[in-house]
Amino acid sequence: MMFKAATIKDIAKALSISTSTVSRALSDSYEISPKTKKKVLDYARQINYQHNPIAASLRSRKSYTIGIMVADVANSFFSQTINGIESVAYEKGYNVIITQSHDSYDREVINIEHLANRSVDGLLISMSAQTIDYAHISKLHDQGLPIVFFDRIIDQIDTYKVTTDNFKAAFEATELLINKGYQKIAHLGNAPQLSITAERVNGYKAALAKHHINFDADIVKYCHEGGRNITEVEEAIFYVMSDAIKPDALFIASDLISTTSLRALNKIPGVQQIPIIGFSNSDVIDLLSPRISYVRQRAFEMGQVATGMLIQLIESKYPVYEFDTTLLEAEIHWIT
Amino acid sequence: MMFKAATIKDIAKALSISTSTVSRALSDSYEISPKTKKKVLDYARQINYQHNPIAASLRSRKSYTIGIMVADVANSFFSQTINGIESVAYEKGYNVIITQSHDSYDREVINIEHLANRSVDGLLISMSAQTIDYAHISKLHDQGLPIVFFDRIIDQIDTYKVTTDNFKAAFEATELLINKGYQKIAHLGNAPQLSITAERVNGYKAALAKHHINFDADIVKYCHEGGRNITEVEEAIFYVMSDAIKPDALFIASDLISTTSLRALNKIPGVQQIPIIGFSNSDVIDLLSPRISYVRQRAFEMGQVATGMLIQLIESKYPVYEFDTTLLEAEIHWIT
DNA sequence: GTGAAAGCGCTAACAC
DNA sequence: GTGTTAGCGCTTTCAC
Repeated sequence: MMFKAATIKDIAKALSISTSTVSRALSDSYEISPKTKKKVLDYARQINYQHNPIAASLRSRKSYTIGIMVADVANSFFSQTINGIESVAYEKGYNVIITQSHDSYDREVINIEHLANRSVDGLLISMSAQTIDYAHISKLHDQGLPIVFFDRIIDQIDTYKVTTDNFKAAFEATELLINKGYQKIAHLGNAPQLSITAERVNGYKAALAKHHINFDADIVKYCHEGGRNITEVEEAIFYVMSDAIKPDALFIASDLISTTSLRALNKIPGVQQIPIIGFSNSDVIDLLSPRISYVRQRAFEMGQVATGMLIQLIESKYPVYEFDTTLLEAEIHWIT
Repeated sequence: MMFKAATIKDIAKALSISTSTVSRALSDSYEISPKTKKKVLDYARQINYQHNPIAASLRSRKSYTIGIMVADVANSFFSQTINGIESVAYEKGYNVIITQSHDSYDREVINIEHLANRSVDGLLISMSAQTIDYAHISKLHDQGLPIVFFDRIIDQIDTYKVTTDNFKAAFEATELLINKGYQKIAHLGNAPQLSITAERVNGYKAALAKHHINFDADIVKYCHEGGRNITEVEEAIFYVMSDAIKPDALFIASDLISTTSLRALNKIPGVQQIPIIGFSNSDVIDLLSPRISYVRQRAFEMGQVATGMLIQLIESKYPVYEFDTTLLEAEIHWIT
């Protein structure tokens, strides 16, 4: 079944030179004379020599591969981030391996361990909604594996981080609703343990405070499974939209929760047309019914920035101890 | 920067046994006594030994990794397929590496080469819309690399394939429209070089023929960039919806083309509410406006089936020469 | 049931 | 500018 691929040994033998010369010629080393390089390159092409990065990385401890860990590639936000990651990774000669946690802690641990074992040079991580213990990441970080967090970041590990200015985005979204004349604004948050959840709630609270509106804990609901659990979202919506509460606007903290909410709202007779602002990077947001205003994150750019930082870490000759967290502005689209 | 991970050598030295014994104990070989196994396993856990699959695969020529090549993970159909792939891959001890062609031939070639170089044990491929030359795949196939095609398959390479029964699905979708009383049904197809495009057009034609409706080439438009090029889709829609043509129903062959078409239709004053059936695996299809009927493929299952076949190929002791193509039924959802 | 030894394909000191 | 040598960490005959 298995074929026998050509190796540098074959080239060395055929050309009566050493394997190290071949290796150096192939990597375009300055030590090798142009004619030797040409000879090697030509013969390599002729016998269809394929570089074996597995062997190379075993020896050089460098794989030119970046591991990505996201909740779900089906999520528009993440797929856009991934495209941003790929764009700078490929440009700098790195390849990427994508894995999904599906917001499961166990899956996150398995995937991260697998990525580390497959000797990625660095990790780009957006935390799963379920994760509250970070030992699996700390361990690798302590061992010196370069890691950059994006989107769902954590305080507990000191490294570069990139995320949206969620506080500001939530603040502005809420204030926009207030300025439009809405006072009783219900909020549906993501899983409470996520960084983005707290930041968004805080932005929401701050906007209320600025406009002297009392914060009412009763109209803030968290979806512990981040919208994956339809029942959870429906219950939140049905509760909030009940006669006893009746907010005059909705601020929703995630894509999945937004769409599930729309579906729930469509089920309630006579309750349509409540103004909604939701975080969303969906590319069909403009086609949804009921219409919904949205906060759009710069996902592609987030991927680019994170990858730039990671590669900088990977290629740094000296250990880095000073890190910062980049905040990206979100755009708010008001749909009437 | 780099840490020094524990190796089987460390274990062997500490326990005063040979590395081969450690290796065998770790892989639970029948040759090793239970107590030796226990000793090794315990010590390995104690020093946090991490298996190094890179080294293992260099030696054993087996990586337990499957490479996936899809057009775009942001596409619901593909992300669902990927989830299906992962579900059986993980269950059988394989890991997956996902890459995207973005429907670019060049990207497809680069990615497939990279996957092959990283010694994946096999490849799961859905062709890019742009590809018409298959040499990059044939080469690997000829070398004995197990490959299974799914969704967008090709005739030119003889191996296992899984796809939707696109002919039947298109036939039924078209016939449904006919049975509802629509006669002039325009069709928007995907890129012409894709297998799925021809199959769907043929199903469409067959349904027309069965009901004695003349096939009119003028109301069939192909989107060569599969909906990525908005202008292309808009032009097709505007052309088809012009007064000169005015079909009474639309049959659209892909998700992306469907949503872009909806957007284009929304731009045309007074032309709403033309019945549409589109291929779509979007999970917000029910929230779109205008409403749209849809053909849903069994994406998750397609991933599962393809992966099962691939692993069977990978683990086969003898070369396989007999292949078949599995056709999965699609479901049609009529939305009034 | 366990060990010795070879080697997967490559890179990187260190020679010269 | 090129060769020699020694592994990277693991598996796998072949011994015993």
